Amino acid sequence: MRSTTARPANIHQARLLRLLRDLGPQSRVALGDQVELSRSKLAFEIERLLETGLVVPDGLAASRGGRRSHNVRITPALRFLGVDIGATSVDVAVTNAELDILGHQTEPLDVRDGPVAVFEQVLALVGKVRETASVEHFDGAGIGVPGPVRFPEGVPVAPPIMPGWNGFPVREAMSQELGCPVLVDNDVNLMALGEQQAGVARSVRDFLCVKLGTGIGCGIVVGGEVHRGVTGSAGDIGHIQVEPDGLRCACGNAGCLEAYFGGNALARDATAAARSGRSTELAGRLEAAGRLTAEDVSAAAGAGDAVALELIRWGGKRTGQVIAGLVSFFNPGLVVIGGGLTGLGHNLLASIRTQVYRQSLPLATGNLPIVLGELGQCAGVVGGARLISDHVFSPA
Amino acid sequence: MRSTTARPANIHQARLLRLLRDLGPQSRVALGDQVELSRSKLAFEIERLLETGLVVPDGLAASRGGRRSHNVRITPALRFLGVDIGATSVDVAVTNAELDILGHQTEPLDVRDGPVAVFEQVLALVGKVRETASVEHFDGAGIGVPGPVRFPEGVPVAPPIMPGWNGFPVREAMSQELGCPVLVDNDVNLMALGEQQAGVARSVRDFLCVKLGTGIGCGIVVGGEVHRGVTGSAGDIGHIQVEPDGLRCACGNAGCLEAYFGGNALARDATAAARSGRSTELAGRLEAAGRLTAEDVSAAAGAGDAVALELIRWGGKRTGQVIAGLVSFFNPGLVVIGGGLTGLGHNLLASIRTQVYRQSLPLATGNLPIVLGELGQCAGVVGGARLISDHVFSPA
DNA sequence: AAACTTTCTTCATTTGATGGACAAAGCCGG
DNA sequence: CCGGCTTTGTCCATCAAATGAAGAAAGTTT
Repeated sequence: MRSTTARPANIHQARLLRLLRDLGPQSRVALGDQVELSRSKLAFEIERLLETGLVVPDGLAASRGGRRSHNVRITPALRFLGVDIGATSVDVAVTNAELDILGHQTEPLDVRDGPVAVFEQVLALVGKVRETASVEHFDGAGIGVPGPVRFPEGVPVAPPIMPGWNGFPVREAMSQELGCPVLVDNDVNLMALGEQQAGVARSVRDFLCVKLGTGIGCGIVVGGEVHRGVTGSAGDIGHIQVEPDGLRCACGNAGCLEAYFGGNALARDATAAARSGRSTELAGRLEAAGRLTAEDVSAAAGAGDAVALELIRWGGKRTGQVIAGLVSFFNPGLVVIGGGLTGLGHNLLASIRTQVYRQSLPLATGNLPIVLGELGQCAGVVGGARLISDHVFSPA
Repeated sequence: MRSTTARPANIHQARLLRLLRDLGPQSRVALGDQVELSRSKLAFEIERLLETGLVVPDGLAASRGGRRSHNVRITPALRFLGVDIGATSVDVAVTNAELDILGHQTEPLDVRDGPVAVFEQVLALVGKVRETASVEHFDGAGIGVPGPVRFPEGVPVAPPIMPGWNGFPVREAMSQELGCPVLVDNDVNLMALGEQQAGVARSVRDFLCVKLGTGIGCGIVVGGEVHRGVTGSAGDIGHIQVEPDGLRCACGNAGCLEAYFGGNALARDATAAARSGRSTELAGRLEAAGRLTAEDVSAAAGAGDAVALELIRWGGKRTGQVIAGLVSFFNPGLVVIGGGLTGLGHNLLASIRTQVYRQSLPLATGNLPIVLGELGQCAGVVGGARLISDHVFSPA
């Protein structure tokens, strides 16, 4: 059992650690090109990092026409844990200090079982991943939950789809259990961080990350930093109105986006289409499985079912309506689409794009990529690792 | 003619200048309470500021039981210019370094006359205010225009309501003309800065500032900083859709907020109500003036005209619909309502509030004040002065 | 092997910032 | 009016941070 992980002593060391995390093993000179420090100072700080063990030598680099440089890297012993608790599933992954995934586990879960049962399950899964990746000790964990979080305390607040979680001290409990620093955040924020770290949003400073799953949420990154809002509920776009006096929503209002699209709405509409006989394809699948999910709609669409295709197109259109508004408002440099429903395929993305480009202002959409996330299911766990590594790689 | 204004030599001096700007004359010790500097260092930096003339002695403060302190203040000779060009009017004001308004002029203007004609008029007005406030030289100017701006260059881009302005080098031209540093920004951003500086948003770090005028826009402040978006069009909420397949909008789309509310829509609806005979009150005013404006609607509502009241209520409701979405998305700590249409009175605000509180998530609205701006017509010019003073009070 | 490059280390020096000592200036009670 | 107390302003020795230059170490090229 190791004692608590060493921490950088100052902002320079923190900066260097993050560079080594993002760029991999580097020579001192290469690092010097990234930071505004004299070579002496740089060498000194690296010496300190070597002393604390946070950084280790990593052999010699190829010569560039002179003396070969001694590379350094973050100690490969570091292990971060990323946990992405969704409404219906959980992902757990271990990473090294460079945020490469060393082990990944996923399994179904019902967040409505409440925090105690869920954490029992999560901890079991953590145990499994720990075993397969032969990890003893975590140096930090980033945990995502499908609802608003008071970030500084790491406590969910008034989560609509997570009854029983309100006020549950997730951060404290997990920190105790895992014996390492823990940060808790909304799952969409972690997804955004993941795509920023290792996905499609690298080097973009202002972007939106829309997660289409059981619910619909949006991570907001401003100037490279996640914007969480004053109560931690920023990005909760599932209940933005898309149709005045429209369909009744579970939240009590009418016309919310989630009343029209998202995992729940899609299952509802698909089931209705199957029952009404409008889609024999879906009816067959309903017969077979007892209930329909987004995967059934996806498969039906793939099989050419017109109703399923129409459901996807309309869902994309409704989503596009909301995103169009957000794009006009926020003027991002990129919109990332992720979450379970991206399994619905290209039709969904095309439909979203069409609606956004049609409806937002030309200046805001002129050079606006709307793309699928690169990391898929891993975005959340990578984001979790990124979140806690930012924390661990900051002065104590 | 003075040479160019001195600038602070480092961030400490910049910090001190901004403190003196916001807090007024202060003693060294009082300043020391606000910054994390030793008394020696603080005294040293103030000495430097005194030497450059940016700061001057300001007499003795009352004793607090010991030696009386020597106050200092920013040199009262400094003069900032704030210019707020709206679609139909322009405001010009001179301030001192503490951003108190020393002179204010306003007059009607048609931004569609194009940049050359408009600037002729603006410069004439600047001349007038310069005369009445007996100012010779400006130390900086902040200029707001009613459309998106590429902020670093100070150039309007693709402004829908400002034909002929696209690419016009406002910053460069005005800097030349005025002989001082100039920054150009969207008018709603200046309004937000104004309310943050001297209005209702003091000490709020995340807020929205919705401007209801001829058009409708929204200033976004994140972490105390204005968010302008990647192309400078952030906050352009006038063309967010409030009604799918709704009224045709001038922008080419359908169902935009500005098709339902804003100065133009209101005048249109009021005229229609007058012509159709639904409102004799409005008909009378139309007869008298030849055309109707927001003021007529306001007056009619004040006189108890039911149709006018209804127009206001519906406008507020439409606006509230959009704001509700933004609140869910952005989770601000405050929403400020400003702009010419706030003259419509309390009914408008009440209507907006009702809609937002009804439609946004409880967590986001739970403790969310929605209030009128404090500065009214002056918000823009104060924001302009604030913008440029931030620039002047930053290291060269 | 000589000349040139690139990398790493050392060190004297400069610059930045601190905190303590003390003087100046005010209050208050006797 | 005088001595004790408090607050403010200034001075200065000292500590800490960062730098740039010099030179040693380790390669490559000709």
